[in-house]
Amino acid sequence: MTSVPVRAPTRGGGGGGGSRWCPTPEQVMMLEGMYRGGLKTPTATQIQQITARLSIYGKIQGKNVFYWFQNHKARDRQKLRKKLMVLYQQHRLYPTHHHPFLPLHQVVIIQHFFFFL
Amino acid sequence: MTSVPVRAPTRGGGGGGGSRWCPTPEQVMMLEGMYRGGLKTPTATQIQQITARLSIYGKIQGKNVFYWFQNHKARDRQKLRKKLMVLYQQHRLYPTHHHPFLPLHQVVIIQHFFFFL
DNA sequence: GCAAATTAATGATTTATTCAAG
DNA sequence: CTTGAATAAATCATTAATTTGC
Repeated sequence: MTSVPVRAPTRGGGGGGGSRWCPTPEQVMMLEGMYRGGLKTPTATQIQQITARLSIYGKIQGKNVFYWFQNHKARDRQKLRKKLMVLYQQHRLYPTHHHPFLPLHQVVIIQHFFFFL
Repeated sequence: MTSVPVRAPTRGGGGGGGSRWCPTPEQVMMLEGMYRGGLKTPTATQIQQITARLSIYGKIQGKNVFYWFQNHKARDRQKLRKKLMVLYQQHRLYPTHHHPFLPLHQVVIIQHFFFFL
């Protein structure tokens, strides 16, 4: 685990500190609103527009918007995955290796059955 | 309003004993216990054993046990499906036709994306 | 309270899918 | 590609729960 920080933060702006972007509350609210509105992976054009609009509230760059959506979507999916795991365990469903999270008709049926009567 | 809800037993009616199985509370409790214990699709042998054990509490046939597990599992899945639908809508995920209820990495990505920076 | 009417729950059937063998 | 076994999904039909008017 000897990770070397490949990305030196000095690129963005000189001044002694690779100080990372710190979104203002307005910016966060706007971004979350767009995300809840269904925008998960904005295109380059959308990112430019968003950056322009949000720059009213404070310093912001396109890459900040890009990373924000990347991270937000990833963390959102993490949460969803956890909820799904809980649901599957509650229902005692058994996902396959091939479909790690996929239940219903694709679930592994453990026991087979003989009709008799 | 004008409906005459008399549904003719076109099928199955048969001879006088056209009454369906009505499980006793003990039988229901036992069956639910086994289901919660993980038994979803009992084998023919298991059905026979279960039928024998539950016949102490009242009249019961193998087919009743078989149908009970079939129905219980199906309706359990229905509930799960509804919960999944809610989750997907909350997260604005879009299931495919092939994987009607399956999210995460198999979900359809609607918008494509260009890396830019 | 009480039954008729309506709705919800669930037992029983039928139909469609999936999967494997040939 | 066809076929048969297994079973999931959809549907039908009956019973129980609930509502409603008296």
